[in-house]
This record gives sequence, C-alpha cells and structure tokens, in this order.
Amino acid sequence: MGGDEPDDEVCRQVLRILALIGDKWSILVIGQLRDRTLRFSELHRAVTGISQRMLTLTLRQLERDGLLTRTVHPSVPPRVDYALTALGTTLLDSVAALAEWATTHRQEINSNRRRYDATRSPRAQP
Amino acid sequence: MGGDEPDDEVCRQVLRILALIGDKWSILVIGQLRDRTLRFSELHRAVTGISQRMLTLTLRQLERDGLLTRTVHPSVPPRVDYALTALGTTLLDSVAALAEWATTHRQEINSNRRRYDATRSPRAQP
DNA sequence: CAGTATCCGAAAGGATACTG
DNA sequence: CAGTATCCTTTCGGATACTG
Repeated sequence: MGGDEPDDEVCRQVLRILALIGDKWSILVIGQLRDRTLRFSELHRAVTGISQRMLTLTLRQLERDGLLTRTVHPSVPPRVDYALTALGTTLLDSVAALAEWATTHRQEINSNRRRYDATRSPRAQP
Repeated sequence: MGGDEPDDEVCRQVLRILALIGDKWSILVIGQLRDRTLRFSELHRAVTGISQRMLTLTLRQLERDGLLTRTVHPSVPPRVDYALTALGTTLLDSVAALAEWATTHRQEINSNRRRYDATRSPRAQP
C-alpha cells in the first residue's frame, strides 16, 4: 500500500546523494581538487592512506556523477588529470558549511562522548 | 578559507563527524525529531525500513554525541522519549543546506550517471 | 513498550600482483 | 604512470528470538 508520502522516495534519493559525503574518501579527493587540477599519482600522495584501488573507484564514481572530469593525455608515460566541474565546486561549497559546523562543535562532541562513556562504562580510562 | 591544514588528525576527526551524514539512518532519525519529541515506537514507524537493532544503535550513537536526549519515563509499560538537543538542531540546519544542494542537482546527477553508463555500456565506442 | 543478544549474509575496503 | 584483477579481512546491517 502506498502509505508513504511521495516525499519519501525523493528523500531517499537525496540521502543517496548525501552518501557521497559519508563515503570514506570522496570529500578528501574533492577537497584536494578545490584549487587545482591534479593527476592520479598526485592525488594518491595528497590523500593520505587511500589505496590505489579505492582512489580509482572513488574517482570513477565522482566522474560518473559529473563532479569531476578525467582527462587522458596521450603521452609516455601516460598522464591523467582530474579537475572539479562546476557541479563539483558547488558541492564543495555546501559541504564547507557542514565542515565548519563539524570544526566548531568538534570539541563539544568529543566532550559529550567522553562524558557518555564515563557514565556508561564500568571501567573508566586507566 | 583554507580548511585543509596539514593537521591530518583534526581533518580526520571532522571527517568522522561528517560520516554522521553518510550513515544510513542518522539523518532520517534526526529529521523526524526536528519538530517534535518522539518515543521509540513512533520513530520505528516513522523511519521506514529501519530495524529495531539499527534504530537502537543509531539512537545510542546520537545520544553519545549529544545530538539528542533520551528520557525514560518510569511507567508501565515503559515510555522513552527522544528529543533533539540544541546541538542536534544546529546540525540539522547545516545539513539542510546540503539537502537543498542534493535536491537541486538530483536530476542533473541522474542525467550524468545515465550518460556515463551509456558511454561505457556493452554497446559502447566503435 | 523498549529494548538486548545472537547469527549470518552482504558489502566495504586494504594488500598484493600484474599490465598497457 | 595509471590503472585492473584477485583475494581476504573487517564491518554493516537485517532477521529472529528473548527479556524487564
């Protein structure tokens, strides 16, 4: 039965797009491309800890969504440049607001967590 | 606003907070509490598709972070109310901006994906 | 009603080896 | 250099059963 509002479907779709942010690496990659074009190896070095596999998968996903462009230069050795699109830039701007919230409330959240853990855990930190 | 300081640890912490968004259920739960206090069973019904287990885990996490409060009423049968804190409300405001971005560009992203998939599909380039 | 405990399949993601 | 392909561990999350 269609008890759900039509908004629910849209809501889920929006959620799936927001999942771009929650993904472990996307924002890091996009952030690195904010001011400059980077090639694959530069991204690999810039994003600490990402594996080659995950960098590739992340870039493919972002390219698919139209958030960045992938440009292959026919040279030897090969060179592939990645750059944000206009769409990607607008996303970054929106995310910046959220990142600012996170930065502002980081200490408060950490403090909340410590208090919660202290209250609930039989053993406090040694 | 260069938020990309070499302080990797802070950056990761912010990322972990942003992961609240990417988490499958957190935003849905928080969204339901925007305008009103809800009890466990009401949330369970309001958030379509969530399991009892995940609702509990999600609520505990959000309570730990100080984004909502959990109030147990000593009655029979028991009644537990969940309400957003001020901190939770400010998060919701920041997320709203991102949700607006997602809504605005939803069609465009879907279109990009279709084009990308069409290019790479079985009947791709000659 | 509001959970907790347990099991299990699915999916994410790292490490490694190989290639045009 | 810029990837693919493969394996394998860890984590996520749904279904189910039980409890104060």
